[in-house]
Amino acid sequence: MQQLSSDVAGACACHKMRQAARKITRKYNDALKPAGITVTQFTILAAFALSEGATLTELSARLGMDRTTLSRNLGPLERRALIETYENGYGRARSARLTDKGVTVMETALPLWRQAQKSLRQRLGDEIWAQVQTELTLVGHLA
Amino acid sequence: MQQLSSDVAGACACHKMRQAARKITRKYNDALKPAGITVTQFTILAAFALSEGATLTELSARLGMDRTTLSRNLGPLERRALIETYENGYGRARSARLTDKGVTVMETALPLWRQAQKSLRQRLGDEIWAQVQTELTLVGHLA
DNA sequence: GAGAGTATAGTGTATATACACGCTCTATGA
DNA sequence: TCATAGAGCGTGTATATACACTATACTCTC
Repeated sequence: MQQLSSDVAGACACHKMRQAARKITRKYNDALKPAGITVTQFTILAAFALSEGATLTELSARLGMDRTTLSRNLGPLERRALIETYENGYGRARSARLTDKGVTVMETALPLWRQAQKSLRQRLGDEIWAQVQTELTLVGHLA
Repeated sequence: MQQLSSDVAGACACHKMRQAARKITRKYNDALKPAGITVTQFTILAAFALSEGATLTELSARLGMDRTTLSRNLGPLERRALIETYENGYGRARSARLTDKGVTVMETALPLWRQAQKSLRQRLGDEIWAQVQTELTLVGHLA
């Protein structure tokens, strides 16, 4: 196990990415608390608002998330009546749309999200912020 | 909701980070499959192997993970007898150490992890890889 | 020695994630 | 018409994550 001296914790790209994601997620979730949603839910609501009519499979691909994960994540949103799902014409295809309540929640959430973005950007500095955005987009587009 | 035209999905740093983390995690988990552990478990095993005697609270801070998350993540490892926990002298402090079986699993996992690192590095290119590592470390050190 | 305060860990609950598997609808060709 | 293949979705199961709350152990002060 001397091989471990190569410092897995310090070198593992996956660990670093997950750690960073956890930290940032905590910040965003905290910021969004007054709106009563998590950042995951915020992202999903925004995605459905922007892509009216997209099927679950399409949207899961766009979000870089397993289809079944998206499906499961709709549960809390539907239980709270922030979205409603509907069949989408072809085969078993389904989609979702925001309810009035969902729109209201998003209107509350948007300024909170902006503040969270601004805060993180200030902490990182404009240059690092831009680099991080660029590189995450790159990584996100990996097959 | 026109405000949404500011493209939340494309601009949200948290979403991008989580998306990238999901993708990379899937790759690493797939690579580690022959060893029978996930990348989270790999990280935890490595951390305990490198920090014999560290308490759960200490290690959770080092891993950038909630203390209760680490506690819960020990469950599967302990059930499979890859680690064993023990009281650590002071108060309720507890720690964990790898069992022989745990060491064996790590010896299987290490080359698989190296391959996953190498593969990701090749996909990104050395320069981007280095930048990503640097910036994730930076983000990881945010308060 | 009793009580207050601090440090550490565990538990209840809810969301997030994804693989393996099964179900249903549609189109297509024998 | 029927069988089959493909597309899309849901379910079973397991891990990952963290907040709120609870429980325990030690220390310090009176």
